[in-house]
This record gives sequence, structure tokens and C-alpha cells, in this order.
Amino acid sequence: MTDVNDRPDDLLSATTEKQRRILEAAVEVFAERGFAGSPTAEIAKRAGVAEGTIFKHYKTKKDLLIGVVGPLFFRLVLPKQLEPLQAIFRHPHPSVEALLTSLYRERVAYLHSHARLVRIFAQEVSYHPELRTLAEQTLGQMLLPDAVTAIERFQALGLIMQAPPTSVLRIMFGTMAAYALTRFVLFPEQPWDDGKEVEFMIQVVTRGLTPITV
Amino acid sequence: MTDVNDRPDDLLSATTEKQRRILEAAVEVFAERGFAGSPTAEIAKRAGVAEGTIFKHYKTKKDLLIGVVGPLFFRLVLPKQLEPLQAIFRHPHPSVEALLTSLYRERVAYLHSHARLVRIFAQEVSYHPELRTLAEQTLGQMLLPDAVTAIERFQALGLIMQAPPTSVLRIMFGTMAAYALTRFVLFPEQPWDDGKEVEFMIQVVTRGLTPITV
Amino acid sequence: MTDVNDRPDDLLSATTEKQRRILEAAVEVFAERGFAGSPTAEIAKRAGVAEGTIFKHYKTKKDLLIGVVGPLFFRLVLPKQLEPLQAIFRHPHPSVEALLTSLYRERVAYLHSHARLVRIFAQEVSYHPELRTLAEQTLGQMLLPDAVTAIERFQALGLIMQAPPTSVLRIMFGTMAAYALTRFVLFPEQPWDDGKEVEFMIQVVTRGLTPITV
Amino acid sequence: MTDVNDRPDDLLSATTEKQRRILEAAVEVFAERGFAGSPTAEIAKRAGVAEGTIFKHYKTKKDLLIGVVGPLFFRLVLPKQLEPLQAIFRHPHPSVEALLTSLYRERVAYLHSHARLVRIFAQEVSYHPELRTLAEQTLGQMLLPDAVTAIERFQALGLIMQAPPTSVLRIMFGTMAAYALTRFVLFPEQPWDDGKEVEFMIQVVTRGLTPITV
DNA sequence: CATGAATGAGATTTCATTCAT
DNA sequence: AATGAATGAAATCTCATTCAT
Repeated sequence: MTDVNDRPDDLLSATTEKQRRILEAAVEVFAERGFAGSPTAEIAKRAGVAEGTIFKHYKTKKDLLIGVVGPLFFRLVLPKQLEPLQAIFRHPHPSVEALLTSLYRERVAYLHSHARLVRIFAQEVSYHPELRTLAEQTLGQMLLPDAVTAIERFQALGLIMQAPPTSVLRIMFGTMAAYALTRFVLFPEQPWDDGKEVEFMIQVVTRGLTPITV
Repeated sequence: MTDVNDRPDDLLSATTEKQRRILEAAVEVFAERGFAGSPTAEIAKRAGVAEGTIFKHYKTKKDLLIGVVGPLFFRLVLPKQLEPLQAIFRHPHPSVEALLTSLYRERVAYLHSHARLVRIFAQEVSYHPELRTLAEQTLGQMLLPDAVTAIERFQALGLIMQAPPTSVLRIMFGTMAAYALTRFVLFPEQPWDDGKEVEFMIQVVTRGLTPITV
Repeated sequence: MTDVNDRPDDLLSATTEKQRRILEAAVEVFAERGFAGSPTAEIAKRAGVAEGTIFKHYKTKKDLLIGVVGPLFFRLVLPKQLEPLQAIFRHPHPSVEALLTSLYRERVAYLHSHARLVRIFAQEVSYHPELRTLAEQTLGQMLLPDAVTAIERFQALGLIMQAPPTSVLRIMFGTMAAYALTRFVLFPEQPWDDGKEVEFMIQVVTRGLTPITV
Repeated sequence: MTDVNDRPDDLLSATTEKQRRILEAAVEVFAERGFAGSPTAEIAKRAGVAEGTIFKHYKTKKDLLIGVVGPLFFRLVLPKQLEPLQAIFRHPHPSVEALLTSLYRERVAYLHSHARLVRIFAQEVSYHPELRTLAEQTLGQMLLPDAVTAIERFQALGLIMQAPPTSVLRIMFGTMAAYALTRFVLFPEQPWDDGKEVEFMIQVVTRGLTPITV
């Protein structure tokens, strides 16, 4: 019985209560309205603090994103969330199907609960080079090596066709991302049968990547 | 067969020269800084027009967004992207591979030239329901029926496995989109061999979608 | 009959009417409350414009002082006012007394009418290095050479004792400045007999600077 | 004759250590940035105390100014500057030269060590009538009577020309002030020969004030 | 049509001052 | 007495929008 919810480490070790409330409010508002569209007044209101308080703790609004919320996400939240992914790629799955099953099944639930957060950063990363660097570092160092190794292992075993591992990974993640996008961002209100959809994706990707046998 | 409508697709058939310059500038700035982060002054400057001129043509700044992404879908994606796409889906390709080849090969270059527009849409769609509606209508009415029909035809022919056509289409477009994203937005400066990558995607998706033979 | 008031070139060739009003209001408020103590709201109110208008014309409040009001004063107003001084030093006065008479008599009236303006810059120069540079340039290039030459001429004629010309000039200007300070800044409301006071200063300085005869 | 009151004149007899540090910091910052341009946060930081502490001792920021420049005049300039000055004016110097020698020689070094305080006063006096009143009272009551008496004595002895004593004093102090200003504020980094300059000023002022002999 | 100066509402930021600890 | 987090009023600055020319 794993303790999924062992600590709401959602938003971290901000020293004071108010600091935490500000960070949480910021994430909330940024997620709803985007960074540029979020007035600090709104953040202050939701955090239940005076506007000045925000600036006592975070020099500028940009600092709140680039210097605090960003690093927080990329250095604490994301790595924590990537650990299971790492584990998945490190585990010597017997088949591609098994790998994809771990990958898709376990992550769909996660994506759902963190869609907002992921979306903010997906959005803002393109406007703020500082965030991109952070993202590249985190993903490139934590995930890519293990993922590439896993793909190469399957290729050596003759279970995945010869192709650049990154191209293979792009198919895997692209399929999942396309699903997540339509599922959680574009048409969240439609009825979805996650089980079936995931099943389908696993099958398609697995078979698509199987080497051509003569 | 000459293309009657091959005016430089330099951004829709905006009536006047200035209107066109405004739209081009808007696309440029929106893509760089996001809608909320783009001052109309900056757009005016880049368009080489007075700030007031913008508001002569587009009542509000938001109209400019809708007037950019709207026309994007109605004049660009439609006549120049969707019609060919429609044609592709309507054409009775002999194989899934043939369909995907038409789809991927012809569209990759095109995506490149409109990467910015696509990106604006991707960024802003979550903040502006109007955009979503626009997209749904356009795509849902113009493209989806033909696309679904095409998929069902292949399924009837036993060339694509049984599954909701929309799920199939998501795999097709998701794979292409994931490639476009990494190719044009995230790492445009890396050396890419489009031919090989497209070839790989076609193969994987084709084989992934093939029905399971006993 | 000279036209003393030929043009209120007081504050210059600012292109628009509003710009001029802003500059005048700024000078007025800066003079009353100092730069740091002057809210832009107050300047706007006195200029009869919206606060935003100020920032349309002058990027920042500091720019209004450093980039506009300062250069204006040091490059237009002050040089214009220094011309008569230059003329005085260039004129071959027959005696030190004659020189001082020109200097003190003519300048007291001027100081009176420009006390405010002079005071702002005397104040702010010490906080803003940029202004100091401007001041040094203007004074050092326009006035000092002629003044030094005049003193040296008198020394050569045996009418002023041997001493560094700058020390001599410091006595001349220091005496006048001390008078101006008490007269216009500290106790402006007391009754003053400018004629007598100036007469006294001229006499004292003249005789003080006379060479020691054996 | 030992100096009973020679506690390090490190800024008034502020009761506590922290009070002293606050005052010193205030003087430092006010001198650098002016009163209005000096945030209390900066003062607190330099004093090494919490911001709240300042307000425990000085109800408002303005009190800090009045409490700085006030005590400056009442405890520093008075007991340590004015008393010697009083002594100088009370002493029956045999000649004007002797008086000026006492005045200039002894006070120039002293001015140096308190240049900052003097500068704050010079800067802020025009914005804060309280400071002017303070100065008038202090100087007018403690110094002026003795100074005027001294001048009148010299006039009676035929050593200083007939003129309002205040005019005479203005020449004396104005000359010294002009020197102090150029020496300590405007060009402190230049090489100065205080001895020679003071000698020159003494001579000029002495001879300038000598009565006209027929 | 086009301009660009002007606006004013609102966004960000600063800062003197208070107050619970 | 001292702290420093918190405040909120005011200051600086931005920007979509209007309007006279």
C-alpha cells in the first residue's frame, strides 16, 4: 500500500504561511490567466494578503515567476514527478507494451491532476528563456538518458525497429501528449473512456514500433 | 492546372496594404510575447503605422487576435490548408501509407511557414473560448466529416483496425504535431532530416494502425 | 531701449504646447519640493495634463530631470545667462572695481529672477552625477577660461595680488553667493538695501585683492 | 585646561548604542540621497537595526531629520563648534588678521569632519522651515551677539571699516563657506594646499575690511 | 483613411508606519 | 527595547482606446 499522498508538497517549504499562500495564489492565477494577464492585485486578493506583501517577498512580479515559481516547479515539483517516470524507464520491461502500459496508465492520472501547472509552464517557457533553460536541464538530465537507454535496450532485443531513440520517444510522448491535450485542455467536458483510449494507443504504438520481420 | 489563387500567402486577403502590415506585425509580436504581453504600441511600430490606425480596423485588441487567428483558420488553414487536406482525405488512397505520405509530406513544409500562427493559437486557445469555438467549428465542419469517412473506408477495407475514427485521427495528427513542435518550435536550430523523420513516422503509424491479423 | 523681454525663452522650444506646460510645471514643482519630493501627479495637475501624458513624452520621472530639464538648463538657459558674464570678463575693465561693479550689479537682479531655477540645480547636482558633468562642462568651458584670463590680466597690470586665479575667483563669487543665499534663500522677507550691500562687497573685495605695496 | 566634554563626538549623546547607529546611518544616507530620496529601509539596513526600531526612537521620518540636524546644531555645532567660535569672538584679538586666523585655521579641519551634516542642512533647509527657525535661533542667539560685538569693537578701534556688522560677518563666513564648498563638496579629490589657501583668504579679507585711510 | 497626441484606468512598485511577538 | 512581517496609501509607470486634425 503506497502512500500516494504522503505530503501535500504541492508547494513547498516557503518559510512563512503568507509566503506559501502567495505562491499558491500565484500559481492559481497564472494558470487561469497566464503570467502577463495576471494582476498582482488579484494574486494578493486570493492569497489574502496586502499587495505590498508580495513585493516584500519577491522583488518583482517577474521574479515571482522566474525566480520562485519556476525553479520551484522545475527543481522540486517536476523532479519529484519525474522520478516515477525514471523508474519506469529503468525497469527492464519484458515488452514495449509493458513499458507503454506503465507509461500511459500511470501518467494519465497524474497529468489530470497537474494539467494546470504543466500548462502554465508549457506556455511561459516559450516567452522566458530562463525557464526554458531550467526545463531543458531538468528533462535532459533526469529523463532523457534513462529513456534513451531503455529504447536502445529494446532495439538490441529486436523489439523496436532501428531508428533514432529520440524519434521513437517522440512517437511515444507525442501520442500521449496529443491525447492529454484533447482530453484535458480542448474538450475536457466530453465523456472519455480513458481505459479504452489508452489501450488503443498502447497497441498502436507498440505495433508501429515493432521491427519489420521478413 | 495553374493555381489561380497563388498570391503570396503573406497573410490573408486583408483589403489594404496597412491592414496586412498590421496583421503581420500582430502575428510576429503575439508569437514572441503572447497576446497579453504584447502592447499595441509595439505592434503599431513594427507595422509602421500609427497606433490609432490599428483601432480603425480592429475595434479592440482582442478583435485583432480573433481577427488574426480567425482569418488564419478561415482564409489560410481553410483555403490553403484544409482544402488540400480535404482533398487528401477525399482521395481514395490505395493504402494508409499513401494517405499518410500525402498528409505528412505535403503539410510539413506548410506548417513551417505558419509555425507562428499555429503557436499563437496553441498559446491563446486556453484563455479565449472564442478561439476554441472557432477551431471546433472550422475543423469539425470542414475537415472531420471527410477525415472520418476516410478512416472508416480504410477500416471497411480492413486496412485500419477497429477503433473510433477520432482516436485514429488523433494518432495521425498527434504524431505530426509532436514532430512539428520539436522541429519548428523547440529545437529549430538543430539539423533535421525531414525526409527520414517523415518516412519513420509514416511507417510507424501505418503499421501501428494495421488490423491484427490472426 | 533694449527689449529685455523679447521672448519668454524661459522654457524653450518644446514642440507641443503640452510639452512646454509639463516642463514648466516640472520646474515649478521641483523648485518647490525638490526632485524626489515631487510627485508626478502634482506636476501633471499643474500642467493641466493627464499623468500618462508626462510619461508619453518623458520615459521616466528621472528622465524629465536628467534628460530634459537638466540639459535644458545647462545647455540653453544657463549659457544664455552666462553670455553677459562672459562679456563682462572679456571686457578690458580699467579697474577691479569696475569689473566687480559689472559683475555684482548686473547679476544680482538676474539671480533674483532665477533664484528658484538656480537652486534646484544647485540641490540636485549633488545627487545626480549626470547633472554635475553637465554643469562642469558648461561652466568650465564657457566661463572659466575668460574669467581666468581677466584675472591674470589684472595681475599683470599689478591691480590684483599674485595668487591662483581660481582662488581669486572664489573670493569674488563666494562673496556674491553668500549674499545671494542670505538675501534670496534664507531671509528673503527682511528689508534689504541691495545698492549699499553691493557697494560694500565691491569695496571690500577690490581692496582685499589689491597687491601689497611697499 | 582639559576638555571635560571630549567624548568621541561620534554624533551626539544619543542614549543607546542603536540610537547612535541610526543617527549616523541617517546622516550618511541623507547626505548621499537627500531627505526625500532616502528610504527608511536603507537607513535601517546601514544602521544594522530593524526598520521598526527607527520608529521606536523617532516617531516619524521627519523627526529623524529634525532630530538629526537639530541635535547637530544644538549639541554638535553648539557645544563643539559654537562655543569655540564664541570664545574666538569673545577673545580680544589684537588684529582682524588674528581673529580670522583663529576662525579659519581652527574651523576648516572641523568643517571637513562634519561636511555631511552641513550639507544636509544646506540641502534641506529650503524645504523645511523648522530647520531654518532652528538655525536662526541657535545662531542668532548664541553666536550673533558676540560676533557683532567683536566686529563693533574692531570698528571702534578703527581696524574695520564702517558697515553693518552682519555685512562684515557675511564676508568673513561667505569666504570660508565658498572655500569649504569647493574644497569638501565639489572637488574633494583635487590636491589642496589648505595652508596657502587659508593664508590667502585671511589676507584678502583682512585688507578688504581695513578702513579707508585718507 | 490615417495620424499621433492625449487620456485615464489600472498595473506595478515603493515606502513610511504599525503591530504582534 | 527590539524585531521584522505586514500593511495600505501613494508613487511611478503602462497601455488600450479615443479623438481632433
